[in-house]
Amino acid sequence: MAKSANTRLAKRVRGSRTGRPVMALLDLLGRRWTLRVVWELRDAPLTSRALREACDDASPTVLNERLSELREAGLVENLDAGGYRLTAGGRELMELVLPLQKFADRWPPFKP
Amino acid sequence: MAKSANTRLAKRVRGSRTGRPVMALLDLLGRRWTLRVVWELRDAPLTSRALREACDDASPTVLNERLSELREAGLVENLDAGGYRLTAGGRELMELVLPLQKFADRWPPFKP
DNA sequence: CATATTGCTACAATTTCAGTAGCGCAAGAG
DNA sequence: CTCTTGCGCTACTGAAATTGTAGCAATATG
Repeated sequence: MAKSANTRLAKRVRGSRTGRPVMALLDLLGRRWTLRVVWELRDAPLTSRALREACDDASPTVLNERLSELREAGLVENLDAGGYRLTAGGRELMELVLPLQKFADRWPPFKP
Repeated sequence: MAKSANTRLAKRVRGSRTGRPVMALLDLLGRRWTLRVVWELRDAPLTSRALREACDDASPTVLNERLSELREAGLVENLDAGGYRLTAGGRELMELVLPLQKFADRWPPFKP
């Protein structure tokens, strides 16, 4: 299953055809709403609609595409009871994303 | 200077109009090639063309736009001698991005 | 002057995204 | 059963972003 996910993912990787894993990740995270989705799922699972609200009412079209990609990458999973949550790997990635908040809060150009 | 950069940046922030700094950052990093540019500048400054090559010959149109945004955000600067490099803040951000490599290398769906 | 390199721009073709509407399904209420 | 509600998800059109290619002006170098 990881293998098929891998195969599919490789086909989707844009901008980087080197096959280096980090490039695939940078490319995935460089698509609109991807980082935001991981961010919004940091605390608890969310239903697709709650997630949409959390993401400033992003269009369901893209959101669903991002969720598919993230599921394919094994970072997000669909709960049987409904809703999405981060997998173990997704949470691992989230731990790397969380520190961005401190950085943003301290970096003057990002302050409101 | 930080103030004008802030003003301009706020206007450019898409998808998030909450004014929360981290959202502005997630949005900036969620544009194509942004993360990649930071990644490619991690070790040494690069000329615009060297950067373009490093980024799988991405179109100069987008690269230039991303570089403008990154300069505006004070994360990248233009060297007098030519070329681009990370600012102090850019390097700080880079430190948060570097661990993604380890994650990608260990996460099966990203392995080639 | 000839040549090469740099940062950067123009422009058409293509891809992606936004915004809105609504489907089919399942669960609960009456 | 019928009605309602909320779920995941899709369709569709117009707008925006990205790609790919070509080339400019400025600067340096021979």
